[in-house]
Amino acid sequence: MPTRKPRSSRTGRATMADVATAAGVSAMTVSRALNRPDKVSEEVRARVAEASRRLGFVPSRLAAALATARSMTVTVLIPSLTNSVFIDVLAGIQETLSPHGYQPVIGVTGYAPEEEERVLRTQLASGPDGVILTGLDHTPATWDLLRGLPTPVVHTMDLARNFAGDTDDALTVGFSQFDAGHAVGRHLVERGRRRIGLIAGQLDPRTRQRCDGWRQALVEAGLHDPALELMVPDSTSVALGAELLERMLAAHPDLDALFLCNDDLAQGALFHCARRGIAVPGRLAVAGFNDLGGAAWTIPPLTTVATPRHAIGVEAARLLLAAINGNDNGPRSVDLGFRLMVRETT
Amino acid sequence: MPTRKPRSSRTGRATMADVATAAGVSAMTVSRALNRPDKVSEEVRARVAEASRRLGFVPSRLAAALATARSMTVTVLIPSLTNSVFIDVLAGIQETLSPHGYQPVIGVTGYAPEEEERVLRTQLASGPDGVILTGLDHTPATWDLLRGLPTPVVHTMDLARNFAGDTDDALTVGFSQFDAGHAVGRHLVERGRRRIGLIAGQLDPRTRQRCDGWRQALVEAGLHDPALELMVPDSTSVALGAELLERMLAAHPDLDALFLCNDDLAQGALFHCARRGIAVPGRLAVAGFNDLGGAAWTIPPLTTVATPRHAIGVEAARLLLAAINGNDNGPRSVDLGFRLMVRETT
DNA sequence: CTGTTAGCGCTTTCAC
DNA sequence: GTGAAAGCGCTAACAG
Repeated sequence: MPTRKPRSSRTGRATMADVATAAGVSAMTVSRALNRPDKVSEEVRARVAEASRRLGFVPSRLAAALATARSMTVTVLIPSLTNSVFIDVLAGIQETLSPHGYQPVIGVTGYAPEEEERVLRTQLASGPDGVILTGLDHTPATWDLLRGLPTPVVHTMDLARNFAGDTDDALTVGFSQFDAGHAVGRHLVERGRRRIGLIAGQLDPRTRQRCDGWRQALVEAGLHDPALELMVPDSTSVALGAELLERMLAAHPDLDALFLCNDDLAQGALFHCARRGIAVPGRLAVAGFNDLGGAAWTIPPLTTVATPRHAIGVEAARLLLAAINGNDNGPRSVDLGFRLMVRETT
Repeated sequence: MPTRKPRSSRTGRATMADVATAAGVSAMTVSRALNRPDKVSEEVRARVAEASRRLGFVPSRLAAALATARSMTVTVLIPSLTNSVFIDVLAGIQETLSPHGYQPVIGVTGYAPEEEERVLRTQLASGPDGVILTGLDHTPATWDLLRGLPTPVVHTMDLARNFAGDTDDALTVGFSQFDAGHAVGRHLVERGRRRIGLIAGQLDPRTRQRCDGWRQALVEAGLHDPALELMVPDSTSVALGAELLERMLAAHPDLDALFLCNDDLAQGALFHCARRGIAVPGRLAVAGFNDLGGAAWTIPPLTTVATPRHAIGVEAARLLLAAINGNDNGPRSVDLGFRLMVRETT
């Protein structure tokens, strides 16, 4: 009598036991044949492979995770999905983790430390083998959670040495937002500008650090005027950049240079200038931040700061993988730097 | 003698059993107190909550998933992380799933059906409660896998009725790429253009359908010239748009209108025109596709097609949730349409 | 309302 | 090289 496929599982899927029966071996041998082929005889391996294919066997990673206490997932917390900055980081993470069999699992925090804490808490329930967070500004409870983890944690986009609080000797991968802002400020000063303004939105800690750096550079040059700072909490966009520039110009017609904390704002500013016939850089110099896709293609091409977003993702994942594998002797903090891209708007 | 926290778990974390002991109840009661509070006495609930908090208990979703056969995850397969089109869809999915406790788990397919099949296979191992895919162009083996699933599947960005192959009465959410392309073609014709060209990159099935629609419109008007089609496999970018337009203009100086299958290409084309002093729309009309962030802010503002990417994500997730909850009586195919955004480049 | 029993599907450990 | 037993941490199903 022909053997029927015995689908024992509740889910209707074949289990290892099913494959075992079909192959005439024990479940344990199936497990070995699939995971450590070298630990099993050539012949058995073939039989198991055949049975496995015939039954359309898909091993349950859930069960494996429970048994081994390794989920093969990595929790990745980012502030927003619609900000391409974090998507670039995520892409780097995913490309690096994936070949090693690890699955990034995304959590979106909406730029709010409390939400980050909540999301982290729920994600920890699925027992990730590692955690990658954005920034170092977490709630005390979040730090507690992280401290209690048996798995490694990497913080991105910032560096421990630039952080005011206690970072517990955390693993960090990023660059100095402060230095980057400072570089822009100095560049504008060196171009001979005297009335240098600042427009910023989405005031997360990293944006603030950039602004701090810029301010410091102006103070050093004796050129800082607080009235020329326009900082709003709204999320950045092309439209917002145009609008804020209009506002600033109305109040300070003598403005001759401007740092906008993100390229989309800068693009909006350039658009406003084009419409109003304001010469760039003749009358107004404009600098952005991040070197997003279109920055080299604005008219005129935008001076901005290129940030190593993708590389940060790659490096964060590498550090995490190393830590997961017990390599604790690597660097604890990786500074990937930034590059001031001087183009034609300054 | 003071009771020590008995951390029985291998992972060093407290288990339900630990909490149970600490609260003086059974593990089952802890489970109920946490998941169905109404099924438990006020007093016990409080005791469990207290013990749970004191031990820093984080329930293992893995174990729960294994026991209930519900992982509370949804596999989401997209071609690319760096194409904002899919990120917008993803954001819609994530926002909709998240409040219901479902975790989207992303897989990246690189626009390759074979890779999609591979990624899907590995993801199925973690027993998702649903699957959301991009497009309807899957390998036969992928269709087999999907058919065999006990969980619902939703296909996005396309509509079953527009698909050439057999779709198994699949759930689909999207819009007609063909009609959208057709609308652009007709619009250009109606603007009185005679030498209407096409530039396309990233030739996935959806791009091809858009091109087909455009071509159809020109054929209908008796204006189609195959020589004016420039289709390349490269992924789209601003730089590519500029380059391809230059090439096309060299070969066909009489070109008077152009459809570019993605806004970044169109932006590059506009840039090239600005640099070469080609009047838009005077000498050359330009239309893009997708209405990405900057499209309204190019100079002049770009005519393009607004696609409901976010809404597609939201609706796909809704349909999936309904199906997971056994509501099979809703629509099987949702057409979210598109809007031709006529601005100043045509 | 609460507890007991059994088991999800896999892997660890130890025999053989 | 292979198998049997036990258990990962939770919950379904039943009993009380």
